Amino acid sequence: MNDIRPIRATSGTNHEGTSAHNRRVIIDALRLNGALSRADLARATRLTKQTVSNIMEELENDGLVTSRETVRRGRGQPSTPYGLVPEGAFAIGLQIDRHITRAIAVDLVGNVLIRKEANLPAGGPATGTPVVLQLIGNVRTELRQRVAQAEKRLVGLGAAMPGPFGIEQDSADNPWMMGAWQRFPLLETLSAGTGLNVTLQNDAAACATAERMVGAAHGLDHAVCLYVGYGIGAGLILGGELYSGAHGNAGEIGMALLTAGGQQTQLEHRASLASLYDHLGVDPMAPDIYSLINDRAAADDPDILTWIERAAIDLRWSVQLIETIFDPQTVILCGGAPVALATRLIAAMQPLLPSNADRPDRLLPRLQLGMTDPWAVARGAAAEPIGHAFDPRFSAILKS
Amino acid sequence: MNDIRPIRATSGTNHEGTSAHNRRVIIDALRLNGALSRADLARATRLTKQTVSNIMEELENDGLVTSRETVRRGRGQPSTPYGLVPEGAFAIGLQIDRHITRAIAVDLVGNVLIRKEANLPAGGPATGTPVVLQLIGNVRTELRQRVAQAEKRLVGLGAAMPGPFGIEQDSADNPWMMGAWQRFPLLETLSAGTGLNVTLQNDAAACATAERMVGAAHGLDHAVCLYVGYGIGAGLILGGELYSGAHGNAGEIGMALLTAGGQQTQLEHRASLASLYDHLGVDPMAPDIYSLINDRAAADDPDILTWIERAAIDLRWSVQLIETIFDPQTVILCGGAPVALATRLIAAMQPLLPSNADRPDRLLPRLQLGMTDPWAVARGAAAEPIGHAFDPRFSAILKS
DNA sequence: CTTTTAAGTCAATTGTCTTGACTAATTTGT
DNA sequence: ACAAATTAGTCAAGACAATTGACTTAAAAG
Repeated sequence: MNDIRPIRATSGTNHEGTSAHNRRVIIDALRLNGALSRADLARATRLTKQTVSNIMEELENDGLVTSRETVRRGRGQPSTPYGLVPEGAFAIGLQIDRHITRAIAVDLVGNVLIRKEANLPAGGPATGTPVVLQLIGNVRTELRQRVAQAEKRLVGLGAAMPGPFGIEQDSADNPWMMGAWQRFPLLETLSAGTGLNVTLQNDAAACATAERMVGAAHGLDHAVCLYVGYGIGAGLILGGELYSGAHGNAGEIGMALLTAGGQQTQLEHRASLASLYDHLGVDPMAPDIYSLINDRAAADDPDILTWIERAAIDLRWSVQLIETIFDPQTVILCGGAPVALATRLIAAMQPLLPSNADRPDRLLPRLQLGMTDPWAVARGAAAEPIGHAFDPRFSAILKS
Repeated sequence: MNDIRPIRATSGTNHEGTSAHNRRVIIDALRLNGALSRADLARATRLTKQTVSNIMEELENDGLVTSRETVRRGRGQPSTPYGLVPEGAFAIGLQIDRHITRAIAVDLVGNVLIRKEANLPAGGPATGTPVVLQLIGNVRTELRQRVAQAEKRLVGLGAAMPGPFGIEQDSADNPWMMGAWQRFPLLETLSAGTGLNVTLQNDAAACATAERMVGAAHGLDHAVCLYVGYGIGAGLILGGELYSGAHGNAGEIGMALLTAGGQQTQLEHRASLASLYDHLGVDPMAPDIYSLINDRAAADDPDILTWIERAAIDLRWSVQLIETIFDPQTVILCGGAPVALATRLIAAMQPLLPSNADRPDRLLPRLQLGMTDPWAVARGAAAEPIGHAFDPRFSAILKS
């Protein structure tokens, strides 16, 4: 009689759902192809000219698109292309890493308007949270000063930090991780502290989001970003969407086990920047660590070359693994590694191991260089709320 | 002037699109929860009672659902549950393996009505295709005899065979693979030979489809099926859907490289049934190979135990890898391995390696036993067209 | 200078979901 | 026993967002 088993079902959809989907499809097409005319959009989205016209009028009123110069393309009336308005939406991106936190503000097309960083004191969230909130506040204030309407067009705050999330206590106290932060209810704290929509993802996923929106994975439906930062991870673009797994921990490839020198170890212990710092005996907290490593790499410092040689072996293996398991269109090396280091790593990884990715119909390189700058993670974090607000496949057709 | 760059965009949607989505959502909910009343469905799908009523009336007219006994649940008018009608749709599933081909007929809820198998002659597609088409023809004839209306409710033919597909020639002639079949235009041939809608996937993916529709992954959105058959693969249920990668080769974990005994080799060479046959020196073409292995495993044959011991090491590693990379809710061991062997393998794999899957909030076992019978792949192959048939509007398929 | 082609708009129509009032059937409370 | 409360389900009108086909505008081609 008291039958309260939960019923599981996907959400249905209604008119608003279709409309929202179509608006997102159009914004997505504009982001992907640049400015397009209404007729172009109608053909590309398979909607009618009329429907596209109606939606474009709305979007123009909402300040998300504007018309450009008319273009003559052969016979017929010239077309009027419409492009995205950068000031149509803003988002804040936040990165929390071991020793540092970074916050940026980006606009609808991914331009970075403001970037600020601060050192994170030892002591985890207890001492770190005020620093983080302060930093976000500073970015927000400056954004408000620079763009009058920014505040009301702020779609959210994207946060990124190293994973994994929600695993058992003991392994969370591994010194390679950030146990205290990972156990902390960051999402709720940031949400309460800023009043914004907040999303949280791991750093590799954030990089992948950035690559998809404005980088090497732009317009690709299947791409894996091999993230080499303080730790190692993979950001997964599968079927056109970021894939996060059941608990947000998909892609934690740094914890994959491999046998090296007769011993079983984790990839992270062999090829991350942490392992490089360790190898070089430098202090990861040094403020100019990025340029320091970059300079030494650019000068082909022998200690660095030794590490590269060793790391390349394991990264080559991991690229083969990624290709075998995910069958992506391309693999993108990205993350906080300085560009001089990253290019040398990619060179040292050649030739890649044979894999299923050796196809006669290949269009893209198997491995390419993506964004490698310290701000890539924050950019990706900021891209998340914008993508979420406008990506058709995401909140797509579902009701509410 | 002649600007013919292709424009990339997702398709928009319209009224028929919403309707199709809602019908599909309802059918999905009924499959997942069993019979439900209109009011239940309205709550679960967040559609209005009226909308659900309209759709249910259509589905009933299409012969896809029927009402059951009314149920009294406390106060208020008793509810009338509706359930799927097994005879609402049929599909044929086909498996092509190294030495054998199997075909089955299933209905809308996944019941297997007919199963037939045939040996595949050596010589690849040239000699094999007639055998396969004959087998399909036999199944179809018998289905027509058993169920009068089956033919017009036959939604398609799902085929499954070992991957990978479309890779370069040289590696396709590896004896562990089925080069000639993999290069053959199977899809087109089957389509022309049967006049049915045909889909093709690899065997691990087919198993995963079966597990999701009627097995251990039923109702799960994130699950990985570790397929142990003649070869090894992983079938990926990611975000509620089968993931196939950019070219249908995702999950080919058998080709992952691992170091064992100081040598680098492929997982497939260590833990597949092929490696077992090799270890035992038995002929994989023996007709009673399944029961033979099953009996020897059940009797704890020492040769088999040796192989299990060794294979378990590598499978334990691969489960940890899958958990680390995909973050699934559970991992399911499935495939053509005889059940006595599979249970012993699972036992030998305990304890599993520590991984991110060790969570305080775990509900499901990290590793469970799925379907292990020789027909699992064919069942999954058949499940694919049925799952697919409810994407476009079904009424259109039911014309005449 | 007429014809062809393409972009885009107008006004009417259609398909699908929502709304609010209604009926029906059952349990609960007095 | 009977009224009130509760839940399932229907009816008919309305709202929303797409489609359709005829029309206007503007350019190139013959």
